[in-house]
Amino acid sequence: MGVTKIDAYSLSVLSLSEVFKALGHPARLSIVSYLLQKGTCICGDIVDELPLAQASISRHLQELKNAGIINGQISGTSVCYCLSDEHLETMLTLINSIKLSIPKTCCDETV
Amino acid sequence: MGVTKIDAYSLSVLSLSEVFKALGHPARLSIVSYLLQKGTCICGDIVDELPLAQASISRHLQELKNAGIINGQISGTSVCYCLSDEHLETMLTLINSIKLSIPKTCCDETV
DNA sequence: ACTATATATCGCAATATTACGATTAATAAT
DNA sequence: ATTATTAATCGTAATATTGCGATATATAGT
Repeated sequence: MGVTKIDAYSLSVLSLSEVFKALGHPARLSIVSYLLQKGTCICGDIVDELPLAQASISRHLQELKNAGIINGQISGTSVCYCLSDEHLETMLTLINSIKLSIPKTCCDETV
Repeated sequence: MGVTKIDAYSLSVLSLSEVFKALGHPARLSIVSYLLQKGTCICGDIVDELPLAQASISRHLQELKNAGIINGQISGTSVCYCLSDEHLETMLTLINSIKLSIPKTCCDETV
């Protein structure tokens, strides 16, 4: 994140921005999209799906897990990942709030 | 974004991940939060609110604008920013889809 | 015990992000 | 015309992210 002054923000802002950040990478969004279609995945499924090395996919899965977007369950030699609902409500609330707060007569022209 | 292989993803995934990425920084999320409370802002308002230099705030505002999250309208020597609804529906759809697709009996244990 | 399978982690290089001071640009006020 | 005021942009340093190969760990099958 560059040299971000993280001590300048509230914990709730920091934690919510982490969730958005986790979805803010095309590989991770693709993983979420895969889970929406298939329900679950193991690391190897995504390795077959995206042109990234296994190590890279594993790192992205960890980041999604750290952000509370997916859960992982050990199953034999593999790990079964699926979507989690942690933080989703918070994100929905924020985005809905933005939607509701947009007035019709402000900033019609852009700069 | 490091050495991301952007040519490996569809345009829709790339564009949506850009929107999430824009909200994935505490300063930019704070700006959105300010706009939710006040409706509009000029750059100087945020300079008073966050412990960042004017140049840094201006850059964050540009990134929010590039992502289609805010609009800016020139008003005298200042620029009036407000929330936009571009992309919000897409984000809502995605997050709602995640919410709906979460099964109750998968990945109860985490790894 | 040995081998195969699956995932996570380490170390590194390339690139992106963040933040700042200094400068520029553009309008407003005197 | 000159001077404020406001915001955007440039150049740069510090730090974070991304991706890879190599390696480690851990379970399953023979």
